[in-house]
Amino acid sequence: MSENKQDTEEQIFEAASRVFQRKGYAGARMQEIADEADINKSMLHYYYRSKDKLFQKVYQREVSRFFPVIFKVLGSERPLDEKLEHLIDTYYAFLDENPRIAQFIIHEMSQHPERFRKFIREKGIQPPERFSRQISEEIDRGRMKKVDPRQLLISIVGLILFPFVARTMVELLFDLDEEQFLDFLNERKAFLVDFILNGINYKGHE
Amino acid sequence: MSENKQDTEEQIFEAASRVFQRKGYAGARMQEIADEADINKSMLHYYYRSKDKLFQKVYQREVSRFFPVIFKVLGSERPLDEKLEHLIDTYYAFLDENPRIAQFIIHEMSQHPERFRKFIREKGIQPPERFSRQISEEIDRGRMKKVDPRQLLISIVGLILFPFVARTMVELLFDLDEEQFLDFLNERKAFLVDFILNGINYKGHE
DNA sequence: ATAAAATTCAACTGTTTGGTTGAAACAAAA
DNA sequence: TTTTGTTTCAACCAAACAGTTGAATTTTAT
Repeated sequence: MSENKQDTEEQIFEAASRVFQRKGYAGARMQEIADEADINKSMLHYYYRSKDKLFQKVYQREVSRFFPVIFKVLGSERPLDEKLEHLIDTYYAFLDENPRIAQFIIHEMSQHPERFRKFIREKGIQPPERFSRQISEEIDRGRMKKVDPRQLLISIVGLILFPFVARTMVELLFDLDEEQFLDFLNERKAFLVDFILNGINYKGHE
Repeated sequence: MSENKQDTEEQIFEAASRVFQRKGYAGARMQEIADEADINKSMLHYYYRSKDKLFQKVYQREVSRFFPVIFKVLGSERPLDEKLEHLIDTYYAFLDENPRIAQFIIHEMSQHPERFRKFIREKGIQPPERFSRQISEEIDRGRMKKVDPRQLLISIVGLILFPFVARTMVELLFDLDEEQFLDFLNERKAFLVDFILNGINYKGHE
């Protein structure tokens, strides 16, 4: 009962998380998860009753990890340029550790929009109002162009996520090996801060 | 033999294309394809010998449609601002007709990178050199900021594709129905031209 | 008219896969 | 010690699924 139980249960969960993120729900096999966890397949059903239940727990956890990372930073009190830099650093660090999470969520989200809707409602996940307010303020004070905060939010998130989501495409089109791809990502951080702040004509607050 | 043959074969192909794009390879069912094509399942194997062969033909066609749309425009002779506007118009029109193609390609590409590599080599698909040259020229003439053309290319493509790839996310986070989402996309066209040209500090050529 | 190809359909096969079972070994708590 | 929970394993079952077959019907070419 004691520690072995938690260990095994967690071991299964983490293995399932990796396999589901690699293959998606339809492509994942219970046997592959068992192999990845280095346990017998019976244990999967012993702890989680079905593939679907196991998947939902994994999915729910990943969704709850994915969005707060963005929204917490965007909802903070910092000035826009600092906030952007902080977001890019934080999100890149997170995505380096979880390189498949974005693609996983995007794919499963579009397979089962109702489930996604349910989860974000339950968890109360939503873009921070403070971000929109901040954008409006900056516009009013003449510190940046007039833009729709939603367009800006989607652009920022898209610019950050896209290389992770379309990694294979980037690697093959530019003929990059893994190391060169990581260099590309690192260079991208500075590029993005500059590109986005210029894009909205941000003037800071001297 | 004549026209019925081609009709049915094409009917199967188009149905398969839709189902594979909706569900992905692993999630697609041969029966669902047959139903969608409104023919008997036997016909699938009569024309295409296996699920895998049918999929590969669909995949190959979609890949050959997807990339040239971007690369042809980017490789044209126009000035940068016109080119960008033209790209956004062209690509949005294409994506309106094929709303799932980006996600489909991205997902299957990362499931089988070798296959993707093989296809783009055979088809000779690669980002147009003329685009890189043009960027270098514009930088040399002081018409824009110094940027890595690759970073710019990925940014442009990412900004365009992301709302399609993550459509469910956009709709649910901003609470948009289908019509409102289409409005969002339409507003995005003007936003993007402006955002990108500002992002690289483009000064035109008066 | 005749032959050849296209199409339909139901029924079938073989494989993959999710899920179950039961017995045996082990560990830990009571 | 007794009891309860954990773990392993091989074998198994039932459902889903890809793929096949063969006979009957229709369409098209010659």
